[in-house]
Amino acid sequence: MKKEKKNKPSKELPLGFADRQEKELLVRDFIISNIKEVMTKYGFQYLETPSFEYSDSIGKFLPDKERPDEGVFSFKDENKWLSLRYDLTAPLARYVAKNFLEIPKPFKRYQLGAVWRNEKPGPGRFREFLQFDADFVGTKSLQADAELCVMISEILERCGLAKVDYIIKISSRKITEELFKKININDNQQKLTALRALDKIDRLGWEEVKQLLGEGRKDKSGDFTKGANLGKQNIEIIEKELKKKLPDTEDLKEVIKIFKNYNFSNFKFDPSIIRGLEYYTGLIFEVNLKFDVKNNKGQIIQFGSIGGGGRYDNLVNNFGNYDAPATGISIGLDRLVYAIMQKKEFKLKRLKPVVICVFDKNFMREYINLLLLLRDAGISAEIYPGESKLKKQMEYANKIQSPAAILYGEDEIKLGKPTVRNLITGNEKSIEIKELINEIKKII
RNA sequence: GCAGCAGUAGCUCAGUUGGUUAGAGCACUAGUUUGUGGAACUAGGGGUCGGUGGUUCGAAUCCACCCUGCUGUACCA
Repeated sequence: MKKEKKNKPSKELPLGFADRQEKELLVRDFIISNIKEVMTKYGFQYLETPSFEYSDSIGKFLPDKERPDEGVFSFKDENKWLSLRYDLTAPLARYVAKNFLEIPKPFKRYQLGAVWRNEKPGPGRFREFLQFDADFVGTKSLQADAELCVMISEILERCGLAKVDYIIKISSRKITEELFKKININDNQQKLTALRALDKIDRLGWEEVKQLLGEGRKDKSGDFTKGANLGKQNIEIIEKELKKKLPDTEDLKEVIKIFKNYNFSNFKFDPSIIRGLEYYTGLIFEVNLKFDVKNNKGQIIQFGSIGGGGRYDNLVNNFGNYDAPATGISIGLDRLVYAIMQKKEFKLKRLKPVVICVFDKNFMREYINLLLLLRDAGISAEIYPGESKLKKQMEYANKIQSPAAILYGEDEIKLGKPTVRNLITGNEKSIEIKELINEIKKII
């Protein structure tokens, strides 16, 4: 006989979703406030678009046609399909196309928000995550691209990173394009596989990448990845060309010149960065952290880039006939938060409330008077939110890391002198009410 | 998706060649004399041993499948 199973609701989270606790949220808020300040300083508009869009608005016109309908959360509303946005760029393109006649040209906007991807999550990757995007729409000027790099580096440094902690890698799609033309690769599939292989140079090294350009490679776990099947000669040419490659395309020369004017030097030309496969059209860049990031077991994990961006001159155009060359940057905020939490010991402890202990409900009026006094002085305070013995109240105050407890029982009330217990040192002091604010301020 | 490893209490784990009512530490709850947290002591609650099916007199332990997690790899708008 089986016991009857009680159908309790599941306490598990859906795959790829996470609760976020205060410790993390405070760091996130800190980063976001830096982002907002810097973005305002750089003259970007703040924009918010809805979480849902019509599926065709964000799917159909995507340049990556390999899997246009996969990976998004969708449902049918009446008879139209809606999808949760999977990035902030597609909604931007839609917004620009919709409001093209009214908005300034060029249009500069930044946006912060969650995006959703319906796919199996990986290490440090979720199905719901926060992105920060900044874009210029409607300008071909490489001044815009340069500003994005300068701006993200200012944000990172404000968040506590030093120049040695990160690097902006730059390259241009034109380099690989020319290279493929030179060795006569025309098969699109082969091109894509080759691009993916080249993308991995810094992680795997040339030897392994050459395997991927050729027949394929086995990874650490023994899994085999098929390669691009290029001829040996062509592989040699690619290696030789890229190794000696200089940033000599027009766009790279130009943007490096602009960096110089900004006195910005924390970048590196790296022909191996590739980014989104069919998306970018010219200059591309990637923001990489240079310090080790560990998981909660203390193992160092492959963290890779926290974001990047580049020029996409055709996206907005897909919505209509507007010519809107654009460039943008996109940062994965959760990963940045995770990395920064490890890099710096953050002293972002939120001020916890002073706890006023409740001896007797009949004294509530006195307690509220003290409470208002403290709060009016801008001090976080609360009356113990429950009905328990004093011991429990002290345990509670300790648990929430309250700086001080105020004891105001019958004896104290008669004297009009509450007792302030410093919960860090354990010292107690009986003081006049008018001294209360000063006393608390001394503690916190 | 592919590969390797893992899944026993909220957390970290132990569990002998399959054998009574499955354990420890930490955490939690209640006490250790009436109004005092972080230490100590006492007592207590909590687990269909990831799930389902199978082998067996008997399964946390063996087998199969599935689920979940970690790490790598692939994909990534």
